[in-house]
Amino acid sequence: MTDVKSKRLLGGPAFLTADRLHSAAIHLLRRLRVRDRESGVGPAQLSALSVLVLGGGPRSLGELAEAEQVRPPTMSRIVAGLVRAGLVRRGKTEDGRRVRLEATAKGTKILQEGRRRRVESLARAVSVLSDKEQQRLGELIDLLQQVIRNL
Amino acid sequence: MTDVKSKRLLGGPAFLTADRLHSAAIHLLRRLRVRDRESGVGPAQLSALSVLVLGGGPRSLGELAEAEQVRPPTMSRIVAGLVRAGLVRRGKTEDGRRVRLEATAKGTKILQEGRRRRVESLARAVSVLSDKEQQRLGELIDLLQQVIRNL
DNA sequence: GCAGAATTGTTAGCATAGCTAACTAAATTG
DNA sequence: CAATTTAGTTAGCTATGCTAACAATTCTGC
Repeated sequence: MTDVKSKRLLGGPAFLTADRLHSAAIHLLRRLRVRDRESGVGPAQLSALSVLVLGGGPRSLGELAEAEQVRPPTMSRIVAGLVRAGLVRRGKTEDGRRVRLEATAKGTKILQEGRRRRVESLARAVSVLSDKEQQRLGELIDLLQQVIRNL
Repeated sequence: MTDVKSKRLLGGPAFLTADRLHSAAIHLLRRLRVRDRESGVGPAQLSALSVLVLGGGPRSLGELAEAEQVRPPTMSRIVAGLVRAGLVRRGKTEDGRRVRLEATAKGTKILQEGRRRRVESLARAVSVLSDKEQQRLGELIDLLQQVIRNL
């Protein structure tokens, strides 16, 4: 039994850490989902909008779909909802097939308000921690981002 | 301007940390969702099933709904799907209004396999980190759990 | 003990979000 | 310039969320 790779993974420390992390992420988002609903914009729309507002400028639909890890038809409908709500504007590009998607002023405002609300609850929970713990938490997130890149 | 509490929260370090954490959690779960699909069981069903399997025994529908932060009609349909798939069994209780929901052997097996698959990818990503980093990650997840309790 | 209130769950109907398959339109290539 | 490739949309399925309205059961007050 020298199957170290798979065997160690299953019951090993990395597996246990992964399991706890997975569970924590689920519970975290489940709580924050409640605040999400106040914006009147669905979570997928809000997330796509955030790419346009915070991700540095306009994107094509395909780029948005990839950023959101979603298939083009799914993103097509998400964008349709955002356009219908007046949060995103479609524009033309040199390439007639591609669409240029850009947040409107209203979209930017709604996103920032929604983002503030969502993160507010979490920030309150974070600010209960001591300064030192908050700093350590910040470091955790660096590690977390590294893990996500490896995913 | 001595409104330290709310003003500091908005642009302050806790807010930034919360924002990064929120974003990281979203992206983490978005990646893992891909593995989830292999089980053929939807995410809400899988999550509800996990409460029955890992949460220590049978529950009523209302208890399940509360545990999953979902309204009773939603849980009613999730459970209907689980029963249809043979993963959960309904039983009677002394109180004729309540239902006793219990995972079947098949449900337990499916959940554990699904859980293994989901966490496997994450564990692989975690195991790329050095031993020291992994240890720190584990410690910092404790912090994360603390934050979630404060939510 | 029985009428009315409260509790538990389901059904119906609506919206969002995910997918694949099949289509249209535009650009690229041979 | 015909064939292929690329970008997006449309159609149709499933799953998940909600509220409103309903049914069944239990509890309460008299």
